[in-house]
Amino acid sequence: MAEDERSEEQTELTEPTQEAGATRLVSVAVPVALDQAFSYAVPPELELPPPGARVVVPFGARVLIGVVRPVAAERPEGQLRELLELLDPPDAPALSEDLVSLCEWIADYYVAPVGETYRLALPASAMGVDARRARLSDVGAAALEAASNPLLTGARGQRSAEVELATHDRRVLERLAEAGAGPGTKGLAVASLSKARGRPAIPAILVRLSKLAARGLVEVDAGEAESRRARTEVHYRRTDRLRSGSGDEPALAEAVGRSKQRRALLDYLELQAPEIWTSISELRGPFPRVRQLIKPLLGAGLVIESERLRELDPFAAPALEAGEPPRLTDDQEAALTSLLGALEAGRFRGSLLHGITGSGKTEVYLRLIAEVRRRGCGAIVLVPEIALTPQLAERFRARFGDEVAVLHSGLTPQQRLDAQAHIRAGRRPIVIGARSAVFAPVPKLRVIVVDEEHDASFKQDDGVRYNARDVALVRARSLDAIVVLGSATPSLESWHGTREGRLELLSLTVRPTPRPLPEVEIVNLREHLPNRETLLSATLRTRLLDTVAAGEQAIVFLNRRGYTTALSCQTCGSFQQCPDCSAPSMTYHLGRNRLMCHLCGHIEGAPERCSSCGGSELEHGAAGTERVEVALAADLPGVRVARLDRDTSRGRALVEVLDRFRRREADVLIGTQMLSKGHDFPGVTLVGVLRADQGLALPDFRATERVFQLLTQVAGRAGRGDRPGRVVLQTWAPDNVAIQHAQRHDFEGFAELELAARANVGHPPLDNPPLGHAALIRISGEDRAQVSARARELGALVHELVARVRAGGATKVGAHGPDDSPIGRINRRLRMQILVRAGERGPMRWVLRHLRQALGPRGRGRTGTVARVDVDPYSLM
DNA sequence: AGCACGCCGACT
DNA sequence: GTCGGCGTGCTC
Repeated sequence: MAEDERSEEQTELTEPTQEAGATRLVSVAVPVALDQAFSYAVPPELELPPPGARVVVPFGARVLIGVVRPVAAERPEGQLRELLELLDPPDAPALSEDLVSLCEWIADYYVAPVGETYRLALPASAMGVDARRARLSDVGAAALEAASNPLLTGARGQRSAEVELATHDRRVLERLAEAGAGPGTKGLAVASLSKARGRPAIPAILVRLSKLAARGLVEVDAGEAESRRARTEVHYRRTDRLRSGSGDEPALAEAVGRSKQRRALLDYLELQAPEIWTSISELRGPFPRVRQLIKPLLGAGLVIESERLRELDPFAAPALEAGEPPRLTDDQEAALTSLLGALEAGRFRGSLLHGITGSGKTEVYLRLIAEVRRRGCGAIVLVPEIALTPQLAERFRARFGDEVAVLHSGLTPQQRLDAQAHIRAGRRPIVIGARSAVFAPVPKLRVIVVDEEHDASFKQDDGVRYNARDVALVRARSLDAIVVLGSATPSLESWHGTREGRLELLSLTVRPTPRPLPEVEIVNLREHLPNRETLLSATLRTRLLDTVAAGEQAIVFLNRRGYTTALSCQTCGSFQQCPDCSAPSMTYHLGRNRLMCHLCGHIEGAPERCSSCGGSELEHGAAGTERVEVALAADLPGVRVARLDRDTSRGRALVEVLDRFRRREADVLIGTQMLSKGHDFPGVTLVGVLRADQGLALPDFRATERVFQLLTQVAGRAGRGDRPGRVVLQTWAPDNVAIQHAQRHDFEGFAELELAARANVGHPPLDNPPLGHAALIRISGEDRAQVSARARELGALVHELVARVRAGGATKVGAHGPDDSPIGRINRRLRMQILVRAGERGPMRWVLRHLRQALGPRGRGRTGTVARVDVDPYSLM
């Protein structure tokens, strides 16, 4: 990726300046998937909100929460509507300047609607669905009464009669009254008001409600963003007045009174460090009646109170004992020195920390971040899947304690909002999380670490298709912060970046605890046929038995879930196929006796007979983890086998399987690539890969790279304890470069060969990433004729645009397609694609910009087809 | 993407 | 006679 080129293309950001006296306009990003700008007028009674501030806007018949953009607003051709409310104080917008420009950059670079990109940067509940509550005001209640009872006389009736109610307005008030949302009540959720069960819909109810609120007939509370704000509670702090032990003891005794409890409470607070606020919930433990006890102390000015953010997860287990940080190896020392120098320089720098498994990359991150903290600044650590690396989070918690916020997928919306507030307030200056943590509002952000930077999960695969690794580089550049990309098997993007001098290369080549790299043995399956049931070659079987006999553990890796792939008919040869997808995506699961489609999730009972000819002999296809588990248990008596894949292990079950294995309650763990990610199993000395060549045949230029990474990562699981490790790679393609170089632990050799293989290939011959740039345009829909017509139409446009840039002198640009996607159908949707490649980013961007206009605001054709652009695609499937 | 409007079948 | 099916079009 050309990180340095990108910054030059940063969108020109203009202040939303307005001529005095003219209507004040702002451009607002609204949370809808519309690739379009929306401008609003700022009514005279509202202050001009700054970029990044959240505003409530009318949008069609809806009311949405949007974010003010840092671009000049254009006057719309149609009607101009006004902002309804400001949700953030003008001096404290929800998004800081750097995040605002990051969102703008993402929208531009990834061809994504701005509304969607802003949504990435805010907790779900801070933007989006409006769940405000409405209630009748006194005036509204009176008006309704008068309207429904025209004969009513008297002062109240007459005053109300002045209020004219349109039919639909009246229905709104009636419905509120029926729901018990009268004056002074909590009110009725606006959403349920518009969707009253079995009642005719009221046209434009949300806008209507806003107008009624403006007339004072109803009250609408400040909105979800306010009602669901981060949780706070009362905190107390001892003042300097009359400290105990001073000469003021008599005066103090008088102020405190005779209550021993009250004196104890005061002493408790006095024991805290001077600047520390103690929460009421902490005090409730020792002093259940703290509220009463503390009143006189507050009155006497001995204690002050303040409403502050409530502590995050108060029941979390205390962090591990920090212990003495390990001594650094020379490599670690050199890497750290280089990073500290970059930090000190205060300029952007990206570094690739290439360290073999077990070489102590994490310790380098920890030391670097310790220095960041010493300077009072903050850091973000991105990891592939937080649920899979609790160990990493624990190491940070052990070193930095409560300064760490862990953002993981298991957080409730409220917890997410709370965490966000703590981060923004600077109370959690270190943030660890998956992809989306790159948007964490860390103040004074100086370092972003992307651990396992080659991992595919940094690329979001739906919605806004951003790559958090690249976004990290862009964000850091705008802040003059530094980025550390860490991996044992760097992406070729990063490797290429170091060769071009855009990234600094830092290598860790030795392990802190001297231990040789595992010996990797290749078993050629052509010569040593594997057992049909267990898929084990004789060699691997012997090694497994030896390992278990020696009281050690083994991991067996097979990148295919389920029992077997689809059942095929022995009579007519046809496969049981998923009705909604193409490709042999159906997998048989023995445990549930079901066929499951791994592409769309379709499930059906396993058939007794072939669905096309009725034949009763159905043959199983290739074996998956489930079948191997069963076969291994039968073949290796006395060996305890456990299995880890998406079917056995979701959420807590995953942790349980891992813990059981770590406690040595199983000897052999069979699993899919979930096994390859950063787990440490001290007892494992043998890793077997049943089909090392699996994945090499995929029609994707990254296939070889992925296999190399996977094999190297899996092999890294062997011998992490004090015992040396051994790896057995079974393969039908023993000469493949990925397998050969994985055997020799030779990343650099692999990278050089693979980069060379990416130069000038395909049709037309062009450089594949990272040497060149690619974008994929995918067209999908349910109707074949329509999908293919749209694909041809867009294909013609793309080819024409490409021809135009070529005519302009950019020769290294080309497009291919439309073709059927390798997976031609998923979930009943047909998929076609056009691949654009370019040697330089500029021409590519020009093509995409013009294509974007042609796609229109929705990417949607008239005919139920959807076209999406995937910039820097990770997978071409 | 929502959401409303609009124009055709089975029901209180 | 209405409730509600989802086709089409709009959202500053």
